[in-house]
Amino acid sequence: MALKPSGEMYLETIYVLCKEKTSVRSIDIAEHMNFSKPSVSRGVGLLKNNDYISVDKDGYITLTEKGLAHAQKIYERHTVLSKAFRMLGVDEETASEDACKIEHIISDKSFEMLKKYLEDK
Amino acid sequence: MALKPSGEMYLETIYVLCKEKTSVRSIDIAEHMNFSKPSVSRGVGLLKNNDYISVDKDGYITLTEKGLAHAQKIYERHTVLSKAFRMLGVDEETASEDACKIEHIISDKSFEMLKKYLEDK
DNA sequence: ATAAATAGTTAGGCATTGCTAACCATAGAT
DNA sequence: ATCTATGGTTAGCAATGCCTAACTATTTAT
Repeated sequence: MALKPSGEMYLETIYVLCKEKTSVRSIDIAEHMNFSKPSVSRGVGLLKNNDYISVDKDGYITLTEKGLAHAQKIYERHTVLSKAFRMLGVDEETASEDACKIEHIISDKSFEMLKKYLEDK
Repeated sequence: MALKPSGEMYLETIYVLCKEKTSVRSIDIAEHMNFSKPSVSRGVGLLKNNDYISVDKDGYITLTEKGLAHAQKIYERHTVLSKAFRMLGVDEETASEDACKIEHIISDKSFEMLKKYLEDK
């Protein structure tokens, strides 16, 4: 099953937390996203069932190869979209919020064109 | 109650159909959006209950002042976003599809900055 | 050893938004 | 006059994705 926007957000959060901390558990995700524990529990369960992450017996989460690839893709979309809005003069917070919403729904085609456009700048 | 993405899509469709045809009914919306009649029936009912449209006894739909203002706002977002993607080299269809998704979720701030950027071009 | 804090799960709810099945009402055709 | 086509509604289902309440299990502190 393909990842839905919600699953992509959990995955991206795990990716970001992995870069910031030495270990990542569900509770860290819940605090970072400001979501309830049950919501995160289900989200993490879905990622695990679809082989995007591994969860060890103590609840420590690591990205699988597949999960890392997808997380990097979404993260790149976030950074490129954020940068685009920042270049238009949008404040950091708004740029990031809008990037968060758009990163899951923009087509590959449009994203690649935007990315190319910004590279030539 | 504020309009959700779905409601905005119905409203925008009504606006477009009003420009194309002399009259607009639910069935026209259903055909244009490729949605079922019951889905449109509910969507139209919500717009009516929230004073975005008026529906006469024969089912003919007109935008209220409030509805027109909101429809124009969304329509402008659609055209500006489409144009932005087209300028990046995205094909017409993809540009329009992505505009459709983004027009409901982008912040006013980011949209205004994008619009201003394109005006100076 | 027991109490409390921490982490996670289960169960169930609610909003949004699409669908089908089945029905009602009106209007046009034979 | 009756049949049929057209337009619309009602009822109920499904997916997505958040929530609270309440439970379990483990670990820490007294």
